[in-house]
Amino acid sequence: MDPKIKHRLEARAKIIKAMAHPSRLFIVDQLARSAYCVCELQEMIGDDMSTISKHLSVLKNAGIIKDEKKGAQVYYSLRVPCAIKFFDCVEDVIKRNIEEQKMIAQ
Amino acid sequence: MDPKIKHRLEARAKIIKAMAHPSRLFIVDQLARSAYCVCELQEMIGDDMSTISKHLSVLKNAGIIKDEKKGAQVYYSLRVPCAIKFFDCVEDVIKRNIEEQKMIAQ
DNA sequence: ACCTCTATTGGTTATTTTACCAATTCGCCA
DNA sequence: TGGCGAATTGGTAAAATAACCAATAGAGGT
Repeated sequence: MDPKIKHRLEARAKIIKAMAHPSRLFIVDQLARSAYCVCELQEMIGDDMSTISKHLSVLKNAGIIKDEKKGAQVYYSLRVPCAIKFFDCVEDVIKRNIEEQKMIAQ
Repeated sequence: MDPKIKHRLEARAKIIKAMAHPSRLFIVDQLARSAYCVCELQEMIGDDMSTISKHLSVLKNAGIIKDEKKGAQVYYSLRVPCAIKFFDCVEDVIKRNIEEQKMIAQ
């Protein structure tokens, strides 16, 4: 494979990979509505705070979210509004999968 | 976290995870244009055929692509047209990341 | 200055993913 | 029916990911 194309694919994969985790999807979904600090997200998700912090760093490193310090807290927000559009398509796939399941079950 | 929400997030993550690999992104991109058999994709990507076959099974298992036997060959095609829309948003993120890189470099 | 609350980082372990090779299955044709 | 090409499956080793705990860093208040 052409190394230039390969490099582009890797860049794309990095961004998609950053979203490819239940907690990180949840975070993106929440940040699409409003900014939250780490401890708020931690309370919603329930995992250890260090785990949440690492998820946030993955998303930030991919350029999907941004952070802003406010005193002791760090508030995160969505950097790219279109990130939510992912969900529309994903839901399409899920719907289709469920429909097909029903078809087979008949 | 509410188990119902958790389950939905896992379902979404599975689909996104299926896309989160350079070769699989390439495959989706190609199949968006036309159907291809495994050996054609293998030639384009260059990895072992068993590797390609496993990538295809991941995508198929997620409901993103479908397969159709034609004699000895198996042709794969996109099952969900919107899968390409992923790329638009991903490209947005990449563009922004590059812009920011330039800003910082100044 | 000290304590506390918030967040990140380092370290460890368990799990998952990936890629290759080898073996097997399946269809086709001589 | 024997062999060939296409594809999948099983096995294995290396690498990446994820979650926790512990330790550290910073800000704010007392």
